[in-house]
Amino acid sequence: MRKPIWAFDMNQDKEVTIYDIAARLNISPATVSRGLKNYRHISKNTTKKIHEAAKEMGYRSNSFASNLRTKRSNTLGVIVPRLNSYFMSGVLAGMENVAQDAGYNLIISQSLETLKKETANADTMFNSRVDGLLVSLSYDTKNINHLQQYINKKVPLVFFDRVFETDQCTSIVIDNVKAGYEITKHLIEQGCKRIVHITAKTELATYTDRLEGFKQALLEAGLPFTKDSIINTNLSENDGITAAEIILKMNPMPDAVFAANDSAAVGCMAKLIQEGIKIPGDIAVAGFNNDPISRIIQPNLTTINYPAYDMGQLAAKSLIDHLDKQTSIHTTNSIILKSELIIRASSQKTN
Amino acid sequence: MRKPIWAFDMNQDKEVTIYDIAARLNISPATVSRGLKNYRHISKNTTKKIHEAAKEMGYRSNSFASNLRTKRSNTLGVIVPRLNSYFMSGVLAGMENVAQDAGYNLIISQSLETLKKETANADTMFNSRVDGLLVSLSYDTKNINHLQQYINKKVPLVFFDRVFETDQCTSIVIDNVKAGYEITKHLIEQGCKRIVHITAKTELATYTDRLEGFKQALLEAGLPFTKDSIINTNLSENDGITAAEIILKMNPMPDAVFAANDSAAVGCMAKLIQEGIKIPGDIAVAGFNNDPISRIIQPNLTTINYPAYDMGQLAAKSLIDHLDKQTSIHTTNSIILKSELIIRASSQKTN
DNA sequence: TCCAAATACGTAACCGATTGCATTAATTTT
DNA sequence: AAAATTAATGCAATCGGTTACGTATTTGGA
Repeated sequence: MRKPIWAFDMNQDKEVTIYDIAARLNISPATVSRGLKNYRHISKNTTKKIHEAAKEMGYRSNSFASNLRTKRSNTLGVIVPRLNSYFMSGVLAGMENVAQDAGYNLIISQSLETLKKETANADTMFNSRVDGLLVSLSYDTKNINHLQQYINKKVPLVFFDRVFETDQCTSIVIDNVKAGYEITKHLIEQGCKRIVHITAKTELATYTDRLEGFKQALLEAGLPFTKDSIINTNLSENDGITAAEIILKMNPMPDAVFAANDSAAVGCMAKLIQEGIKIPGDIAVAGFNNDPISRIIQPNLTTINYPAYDMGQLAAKSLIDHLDKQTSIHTTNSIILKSELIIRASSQKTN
Repeated sequence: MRKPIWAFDMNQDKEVTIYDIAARLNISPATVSRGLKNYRHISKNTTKKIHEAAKEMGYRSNSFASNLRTKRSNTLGVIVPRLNSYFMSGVLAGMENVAQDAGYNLIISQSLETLKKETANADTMFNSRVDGLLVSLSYDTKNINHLQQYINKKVPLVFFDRVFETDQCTSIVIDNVKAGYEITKHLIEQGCKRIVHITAKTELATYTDRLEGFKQALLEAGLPFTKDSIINTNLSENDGITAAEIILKMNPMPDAVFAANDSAAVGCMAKLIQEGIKIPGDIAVAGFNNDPISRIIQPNLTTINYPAYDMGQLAAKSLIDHLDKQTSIHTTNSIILKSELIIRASSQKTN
């Protein structure tokens, strides 16, 4: 009993290498290597034959060998606080899109808002030699010591959304001050005078900027800003409930709430409604991010639209540009995307 | 002007290799390699010196070289339909946890519910030589031809949540038939007689099983199952709204809705409430997954608790076990996790 | 005391693609 | 027609760890 014909092709244990292709075509491995990458110094004819043979023989490039030689992994690391948000999913889709096209892989991990895990992830990725890193920082993060190794070895680093101010890296953000200002101003225009801001327990500019915009709008309108004007939380849906409980105990009760994300806004709204508060009648509510839930919840939630997909694309593109043209241009230090106020029922007191 | 002392250490362009360490300690690279991995045949003393030198010199292992030699990437691929769900975030956290500990990296990508992207991602990962693949299938996927290459080359493949029935791979699931049966039975026990099931336009067992459980419960209670008993959607929040619109036009209107996930349930509920329907008075609603929103929305949503983190851990552990003991045991073909009915206000007609 | 086994380490051949530097052949220029 | 380009390909070193096999030294047992 002899082997079936296809036994040669189906041999699962032997990987086909450029040497095998070279042997079959009676040319050198160097030519095969070049042919596979369509070097122009290899004749059209040879190149074609190489590709055909490669396909027939089931060749796949050994990235390990290639990486070793070129010292590049064609892999980008991505560290985000959490994956479970519509926003982040959009950002990652945008990144994947760009990365795919440029031939890069993505290693993604979540810090779960802790510096410890962020550090661990950064270390792992550094050791697996990612070509670049895309980071959105955790609440915990107050400096970038754990990322210093990247800067030292000149592995490009791009921050997005939750950024750290340093001229060593590029940042992709929206104008959080402006967004915070506009949404607060909108609430004030609705006649609200006692506005509370639910923000994050963190020093990240993303949130301090929104707070800053909030303050500016209050100041401009001659409204007071006191310690009761802000509620520090972790911005989860549950934190929104907790915030609502605090609000319910305030005397006088606020007439508007601006939460730094939609999750907290939604949690807060639900609790307030449950307790018989009318929205926007008694209290107007606004969120941030334009999650799908903001269009579902009743009343629909006023919020800020955040260009997630674009931000992902831009961040990835910016990083890859840095990698491709080795020029270590620190030209683009900060890219600011447009955000947009979306006014819905939850904040409209007038009609 | 001479170089500062630290110039040697700070040289960013030269990576330290085991050869450098070997030279410094006057031993062979082989010993260094072994020492770094704490081989027992290397003396305690030498091992210690090696580790010290490695640390001092800022050595980091070159995974490319290691991968090339060992033919392993220490990387697992993960393909999921979407990242933006609480469930998936939990699954991935569980996977990361296990993978970290076992020294594996995770390459994560989303198929966005299309076979096309799922295929592209699977191909990319195959070419970057992941050691194993964890997959939750897209709605589109009807077979696993695009994953056949993994099976051929004996790269282990583990399905979770959205699985494909084949004895070539392990699957991690919950008992969807049972869960669907129990939640439907619960609705029936509340006195509901015209129950509609919002499900996914797909042939995936995950959803056909829930439907099957739904049918069983109806059958058992002597309730009719007709084409109007199911609404096929993509289970997004918006699809929930669309489903609600269909429900509102039904005559007689259903007295209960069982949606195959919480997003759709929430969308549906919101629309129904908006149209003046009382929940659970007029229509009882149940979802699936126990997303945080289910505890926020008013009334709170009855749902099925899904052990996301556990599922992720188990899936990763199962895969890594396969990899570690090369034994290609097909012992565990299917692991079934416990799910749990969580009864909340949205379905409680009686008190 | 002598041999066997254990211990500790070195040698060198891989793994597979890349690329600077030839070399040879074909074309063009002068 | 000789010289100078240009095109097409080969040679061989290189990237840095891993590991089968070999050697030297020490320990243990009879």
